[in-house]
Amino acid sequence: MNQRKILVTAALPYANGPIHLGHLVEYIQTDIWVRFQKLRGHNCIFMWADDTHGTAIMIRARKEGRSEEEVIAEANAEHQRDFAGFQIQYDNYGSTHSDENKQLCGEVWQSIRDAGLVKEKDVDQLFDIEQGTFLADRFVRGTCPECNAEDQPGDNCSKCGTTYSPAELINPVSTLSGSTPEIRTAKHLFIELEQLHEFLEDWTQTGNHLQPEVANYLRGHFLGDPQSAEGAKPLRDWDISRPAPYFGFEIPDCPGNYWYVWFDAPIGYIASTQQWCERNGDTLDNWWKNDAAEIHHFIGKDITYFHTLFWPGMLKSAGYSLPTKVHIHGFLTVNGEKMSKSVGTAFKANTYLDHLPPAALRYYYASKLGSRLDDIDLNFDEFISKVNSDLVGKVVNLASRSAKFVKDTGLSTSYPDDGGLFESAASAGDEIATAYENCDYNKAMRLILELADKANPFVENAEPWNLRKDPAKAQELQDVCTIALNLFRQLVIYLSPVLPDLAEKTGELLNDPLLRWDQSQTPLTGSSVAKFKHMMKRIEEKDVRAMEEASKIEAEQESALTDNNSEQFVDSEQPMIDEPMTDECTIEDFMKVDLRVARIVNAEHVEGARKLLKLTLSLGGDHRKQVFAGIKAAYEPDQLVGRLVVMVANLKPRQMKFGLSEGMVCASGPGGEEVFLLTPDEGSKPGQRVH
RNA sequence: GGGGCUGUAGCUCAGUUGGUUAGAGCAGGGGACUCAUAAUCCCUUUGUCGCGGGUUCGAGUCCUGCCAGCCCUACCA
Repeated sequence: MNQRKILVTAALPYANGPIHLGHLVEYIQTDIWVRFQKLRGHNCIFMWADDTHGTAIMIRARKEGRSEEEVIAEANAEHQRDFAGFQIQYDNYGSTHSDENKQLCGEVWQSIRDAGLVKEKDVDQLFDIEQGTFLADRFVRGTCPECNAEDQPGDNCSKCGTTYSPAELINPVSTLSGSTPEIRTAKHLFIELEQLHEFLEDWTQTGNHLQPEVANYLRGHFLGDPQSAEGAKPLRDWDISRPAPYFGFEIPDCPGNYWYVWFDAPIGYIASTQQWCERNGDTLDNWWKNDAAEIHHFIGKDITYFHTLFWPGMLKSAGYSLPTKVHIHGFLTVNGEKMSKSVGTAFKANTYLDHLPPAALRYYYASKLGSRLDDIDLNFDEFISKVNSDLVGKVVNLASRSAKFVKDTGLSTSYPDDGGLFESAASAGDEIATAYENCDYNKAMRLILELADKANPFVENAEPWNLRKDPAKAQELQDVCTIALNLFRQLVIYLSPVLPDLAEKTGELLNDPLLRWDQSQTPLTGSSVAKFKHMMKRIEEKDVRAMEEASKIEAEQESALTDNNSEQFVDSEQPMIDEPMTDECTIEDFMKVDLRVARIVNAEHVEGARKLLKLTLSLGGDHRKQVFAGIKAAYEPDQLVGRLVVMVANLKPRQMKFGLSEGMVCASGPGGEEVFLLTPDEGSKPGQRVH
């Protein structure tokens, strides 16, 4: 077999947050593919890194009062800890905030400049004056200019679906500071992608670099179809720079401006390779400028655009190899629903590992992943039954039901007649390998489990538990177990990209490490057999529930911390229970009550009164009202003077112990310290009636 | 609004270039076994292949319209 040179990447985890089970779909998918290639004997390296630049990191560092470097160093350590926990093996883990990356970005940039692809344009963008920074769309909210829905995101309206620029929002508010941003004009650099149109049309539509639906998507949405009546659509210019302040690399020939994070992030793939090369005495050109080396990217469908248009364009301009293939996967849903941080279904890697084994998730994902972009669903009932039934019940069961019978004798010295079972399973290897190669892991798992379904009946019919009762049948017993253990070993080799842990334990059991795919083609004989130990635990429902519970609690704690402007309004029902709705009234009834805006012009304690404050309210001009209000426990007189309130102005005056009260001040709350005065919005004037 | 993908048994999905009575696993029902982590083995029930048209000797498969779901719609990670 020809040894291939294969460089693999997964999307770079963003250094602003923990890894959750959604991310792991991709990382496990990638790891399985890399392990598979290595098992097949290919020269495969997995180059990975943290994505560290951009506004989000900058803002977070500011909020936490520390440097960006500290934030990303912490994230890096956490990420690598989680990956180790899930047995994800990479050959280098770098950072986009590295010297190598800065250097490479400069080189790529220069070649794009030289190719005449860069131009300057002025861009109007909202600027947060308090924070001193330009605002990306997602940091702005405001009223939709189309339908007037309030509190909408900066790029499109969730009510009417209109898309707009944040500068068009009515009453825009910065979510960073709560202040009102202003529009400022700044110079931005753009890459004229359209100049590469023909190249991108060709690269995306031919050569099998992309899944067919992705190629269609790009043509339908961005490139247009040169053969169709509409013809090709021009590609828009790509805004590649951000003015200071920005956490990233400053553009050498454009001081005060930084590369947009999506420029330097994919170059991080190359920078990570650079680090690996330096450590291993290899050269970058050997991998990135070599037709004999394959380059495979694994990404989620959300970042398709960047990896299939910008990235090939950048590589092409800079003279690097183009991706052999971009493997794109769908998202993870949990019990059929979109993952949600607030509901607690965005399970963190760490939380999962506190309660459940990594192998279970690796297998479950493998059994669901196909080569297409469909979302996959994590359903815990299915998860439990699949892992237990397939892995423990069928696969591991083969070893646990036969190994102990040959603990003292070891495997037979020659492989007995098994009716062709081993041979047919060996020849299924090619089809399984093809499925792995094509990322059809669900097909691979199905094929492997079919083999397990043939192996168990063999043991059933051979009845080793009866053979061992008759000393005369010792050889037959050894032969049966030799067959069972070889079929088991074969399955484990096929499964080893998914279940490296099981492969290792099987190697120990049979005294023969499993390192190469072709070990599945030859039976193992004469080997000693170690004492059988549990290789995999059944998943128990209580552990899953405990994990779900833990995640829910984490989510609640987090939302308690950051819940200032969240979209969910979950209010207690208690007030309505305490004071149920009164009987219906007519508008005439309501109009009898003359509510007025009033200004508190004086407030003082009343000697001898436990609850009351004496307020003097102005309704404008000379109109003054004296009111005794039961708000002493909640307000200090000083705080009240000058503020506007709502009062019942035509209430029949009432003689109280301390004087005449000529109205009421409106407030809510049960009383005592919990009294809350109503405040009219800014702009209202004393004397105005409330309708 | 535009676009992409999906819709096959209760659940998760296979169904190759259109070709006999549409398949698997799980779940359900019945039985067997007891070596094995209440694991295993045998037998077994279930389908207007989203809906309506069309092409064809023949359509789950091709074309078309509709319905439903998911996703994308670029300066968002």
